[in-house]
Amino acid sequence: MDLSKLNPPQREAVVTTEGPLLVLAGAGSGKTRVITHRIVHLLDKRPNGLLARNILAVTFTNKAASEMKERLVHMAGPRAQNVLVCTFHAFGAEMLREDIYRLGWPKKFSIADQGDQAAIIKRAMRERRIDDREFDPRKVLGLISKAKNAGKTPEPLGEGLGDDYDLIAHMVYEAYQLSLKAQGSVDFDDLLILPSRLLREHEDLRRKYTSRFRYILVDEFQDTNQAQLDLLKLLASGETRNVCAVGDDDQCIYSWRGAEVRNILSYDKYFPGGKEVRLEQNYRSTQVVLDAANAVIAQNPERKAKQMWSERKGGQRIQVVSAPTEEDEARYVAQEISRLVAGGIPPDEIAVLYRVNGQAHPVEEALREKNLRYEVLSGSEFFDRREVKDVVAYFKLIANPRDETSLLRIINVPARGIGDVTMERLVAHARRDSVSLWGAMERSESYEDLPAGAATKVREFQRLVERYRESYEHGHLAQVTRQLLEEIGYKDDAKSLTSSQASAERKLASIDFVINSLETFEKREGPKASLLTYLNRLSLDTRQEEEEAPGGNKAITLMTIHASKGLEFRVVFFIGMEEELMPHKGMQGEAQNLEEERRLCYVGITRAKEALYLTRSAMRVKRGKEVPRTPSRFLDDIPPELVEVLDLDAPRKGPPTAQEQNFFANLKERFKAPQAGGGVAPRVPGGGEGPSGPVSSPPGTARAVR
DNA sequence: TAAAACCTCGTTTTT
DNA sequence: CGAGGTTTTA
Repeated sequence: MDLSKLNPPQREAVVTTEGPLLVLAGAGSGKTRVITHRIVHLLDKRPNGLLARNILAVTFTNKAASEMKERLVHMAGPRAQNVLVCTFHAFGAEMLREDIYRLGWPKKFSIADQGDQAAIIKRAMRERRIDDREFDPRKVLGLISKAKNAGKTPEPLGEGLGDDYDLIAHMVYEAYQLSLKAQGSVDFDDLLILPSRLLREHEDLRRKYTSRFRYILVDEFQDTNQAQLDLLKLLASGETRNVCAVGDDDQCIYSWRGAEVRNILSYDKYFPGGKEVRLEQNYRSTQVVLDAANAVIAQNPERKAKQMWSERKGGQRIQVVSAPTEEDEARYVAQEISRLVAGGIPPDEIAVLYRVNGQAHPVEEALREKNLRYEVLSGSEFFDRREVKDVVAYFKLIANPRDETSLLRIINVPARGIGDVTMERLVAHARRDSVSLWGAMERSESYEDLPAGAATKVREFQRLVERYRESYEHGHLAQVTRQLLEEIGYKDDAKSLTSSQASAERKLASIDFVINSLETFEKREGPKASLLTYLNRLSLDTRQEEEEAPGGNKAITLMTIHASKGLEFRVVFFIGMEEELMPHKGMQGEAQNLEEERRLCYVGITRAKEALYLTRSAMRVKRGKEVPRTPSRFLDDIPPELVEVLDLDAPRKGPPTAQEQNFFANLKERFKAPQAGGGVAPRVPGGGEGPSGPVSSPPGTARAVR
């Protein structure tokens, strides 16, 4: 492998193989390159007879993991196949799959998603006579999750009870935990906590894992939480402490999910005696983009100061655009994109970024109007659809009969005459006899308070589930599922429950999508495919299967800033640069985390390679009412000489002088501005009515990209 | 028990 | 405005 193509700090990060190493990798500094080179370097050098299987690389998302694996195999050939590349959660799940029985869970455990978790909390609250309308179960869940991640067991949570929510969380914590276990389920936090427990409590396991993983790499270290750090420390507690953490404290954007910037800021405390390398050369963006990003992030007090620089001097100035309304903003973006695409920018080099998913809608509409292909990368929206959840609940119940949450969800879907009353009674029996709900159902006939008809229906349902459990063992997953849905008449039921034709079709499409994804999974996994492995994959990796673009059509990407982490685009539209949106005003009551919002802004800006648009609107319709909007405070941090302002409202009202003055002022500024090398030509206000006919770019910037 | 009318409330961000 | 859930009614 050729190390000469790396810059000196990069090379140092690659060849410093022994002992703890912290790589502070600023945005666009070739972080992924360093990680892959480091792994290949290890494989080449084979210190102490090291094998690929002795290396563990942990990434933040599954997507990042599979991409990294691909790159490794591409660079180092098949010998890289045995390097384990996965997320912390997937790693934990894998550990638990083998040894969770040692902690008292059934071997075939299932993973509870947020919906399941919320349902369990809700149930626990009701049993304690706590009104789940007055107190949001998801908020309670958040507190419990926080406590779990901080390593607190149900007992010590009682200290320093603050408000009602703390009290409720305390009251419900233990019940939640027990209920989860009784159902043979674990939640996402358990995927990190239970493996740590296994390592702590079982000497043989600790030996097994620490001797296997002699070189550990962690990417996106700034977004690790307490539980992940604990697990990492345990994995590195053997003879070797070769932990290489790569990250950027300025890009910590998941503290709402428990990420601790502290992990990276105090790395030396957790892994003493290590080295620290800083990667400060940016290979991605122009200096203009970088200067703007630096100016924004510089306002944050607690950080490891980095001075990012780029060889791409100058660059296209940043377009700061204000529109009268949200629709105008969207139309401007679409108009501008269509112009850029016509000018030769590939659509997949353009991204529209926003703070919250809801902001995508107007843009989608505007893009459709212009017949521009786009793709919305929205997290788990698909798996949140009711039909999908229902079908998945059938899977979960069939794979794990103890899964009470799934059972209660679908016992009467489609309606089969088993109502709430029946189920409540059965739950009561189950609790009293300390058996699972499924077990209580098996005894339905013996309960006095159940009408014979109800008992019959319950038993019938159980036979159905058991029959299919058998079928899934032997048959094709997708095929059996089709049969199951046919038998229970799910599709007809979904259709009849809906009013409009369109939404009925959407529902049927989601169901087909599940079956298709099942089919794809089966094809890929071969004989290893089972309902349980499918479910595990599903809950860990919410990625939708890549849709093959017909005709290799490239699409514009729409996504949240969170989803854009690690990606880069030649042109970025960062929309909604307004107070309360960027920075986002947190949930009422909770104070917003301004530093994190600033980092978010920084991450968004640094996605841009050549051109950056920061757009906002002066008015937004909220709950049917028009609300005036204030420009984001982050805009004020960007030095004016980097910026070109465009007000889409200006041409409409008043004499054109102000706007024209602005125009000429801009023109003058532009001649002074550092000259771009192959930038993207922005459009300049034409004085027409909003986005309309094309206007030729003024001199100085009219240099379209190839 | 199931369908119809009727409120309510408003989504950060995702493994 | 519209989805989601809850209460009311047949």
